Amino acid sequence: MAQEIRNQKLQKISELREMKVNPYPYRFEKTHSSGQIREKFDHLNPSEALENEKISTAGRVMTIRLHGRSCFFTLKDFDGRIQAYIKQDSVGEKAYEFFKKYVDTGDIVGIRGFPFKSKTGELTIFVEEFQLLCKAVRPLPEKWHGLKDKELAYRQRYVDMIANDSTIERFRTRYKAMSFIRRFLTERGFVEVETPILNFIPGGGSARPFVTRLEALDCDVYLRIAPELHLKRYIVGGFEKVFEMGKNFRNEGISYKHSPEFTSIEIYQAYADYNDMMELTEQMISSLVHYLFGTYKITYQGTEIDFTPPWRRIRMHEFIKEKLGVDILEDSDEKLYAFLKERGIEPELRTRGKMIEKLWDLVEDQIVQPTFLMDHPVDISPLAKRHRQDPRLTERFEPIICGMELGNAFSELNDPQEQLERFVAQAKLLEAGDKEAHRMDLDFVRALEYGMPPTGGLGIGIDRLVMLLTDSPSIRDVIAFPLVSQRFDEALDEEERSAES
RNA sequence: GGGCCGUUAGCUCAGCAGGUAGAGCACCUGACUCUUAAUCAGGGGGUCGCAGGUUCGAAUCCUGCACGGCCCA
Repeated sequence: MAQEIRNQKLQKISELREMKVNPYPYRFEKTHSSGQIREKFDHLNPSEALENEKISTAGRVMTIRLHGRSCFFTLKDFDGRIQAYIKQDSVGEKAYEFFKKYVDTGDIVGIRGFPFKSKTGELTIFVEEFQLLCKAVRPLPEKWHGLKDKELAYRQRYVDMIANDSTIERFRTRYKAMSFIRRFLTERGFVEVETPILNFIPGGGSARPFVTRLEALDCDVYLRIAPELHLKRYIVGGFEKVFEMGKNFRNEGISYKHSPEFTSIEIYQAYADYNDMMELTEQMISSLVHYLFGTYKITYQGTEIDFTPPWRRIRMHEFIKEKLGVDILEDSDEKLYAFLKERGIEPELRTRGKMIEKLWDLVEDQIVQPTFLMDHPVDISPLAKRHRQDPRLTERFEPIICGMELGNAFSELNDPQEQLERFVAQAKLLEAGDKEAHRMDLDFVRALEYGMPPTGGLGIGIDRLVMLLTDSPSIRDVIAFPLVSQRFDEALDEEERSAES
């Protein structure tokens, strides 16, 4: 069995227990993180020491460089890495021998001592005391190359985080972005609310839902595909500025920009229209970029993206006409179909909406810099208010960056009669076999009948936004524990069985 | 769904004129009190993704399956 290293470490653990040393103690007083140490003491000159500045820190041992009676090692914590120096003279022979024998890379230790800079200028903690805080049983991945195997990184993200500093940094950026957005909205009077994830009618988007079983009521329920219709019910009820950040579920394909389980934020503002929401989007996203990077320009997969507001605005039908020469407003269904057919594209259904979506797919890639794609046709926008100047269009926009739809927004349709008609039109599509058609939701129509003020609504895909912010090529890179096919792992299974016995 | 590529030690990778496995890191033993991929000497560790087939002989060739990656729909 390829368990040699693990057995050696288990052996050390039983030796520790025999010595009455707990390999898994209860707490440690950590006064400084590695980042705080760097911030506070980075000004030291090479070889300078602050012997009276007693501090303590803790983290995972990443590397050990042993030189007989002294040793350098590196600790990693949430903030990064910090070097430590231990020698026999300072901790005594017994403690030093213990360190040499029982502390391995991968273990978690706490140290107390003072800061100094080595001859070569690296900030280091001079160890006067240390405590083993957790003995690791499994070895760390290769210290130089880290963990390269993407499958392992997805399946055992904790190892990826330990081994690859950029991974922990990426998820820190995700956290920073999410908390910035919450702060940004809260400061502007928005209220964070919650809506159900278990839905009887999955609404607010065009997508196949997940079905699950509600035993208590003996019926099927759906996981939400979007929180939209419930958030608008908040507006009907009297909330004026709300948002919700959370998971949505869509039972569809997995790709570099699609995950069945993804995070979005939806924002609704009473008495606002889609122009207001465009301004909000621009401000929120570009100030987020500036907050994170100190500039409006970032690089995504080798392309410079400039978030400086205002963003370019283009109308969907004009853009498609310019790029493809077809007019999704004027041209007949037959003409659109013929155009697609010529290019070997067959829409799942020969509805106008599906054909428009296919045409858009052909040109989506051509938008790289932050752009508002505006005024989508009514056919593909069942929840958006009709355009005030052109009834064939809606007041809708999608922010597009690097060919990715980053979100979706409209002047919300609040006319209950028209909403009902749109639902009826969608119901026909559903009947015709369009699994993504919007479901009829009569309670939502009833809510609108009580009256919803004019409202602007906006949804942003958090994962895709974080992809851009972290220069990640795949949505899986920004989801800490992405969905990966289950695999029967014989080796793991065997280990677990032997562990149980 | 289709195409291409990958799966060898805990990790990163070699090995493919078919002749029963190799390096570095990690681990163990020893030397070394300012190193940073520390260094030096020695050692242990593998059902070569799974299942078939061809062959005297398969990590290597063929087929199927699983899982993953990239590209296309």
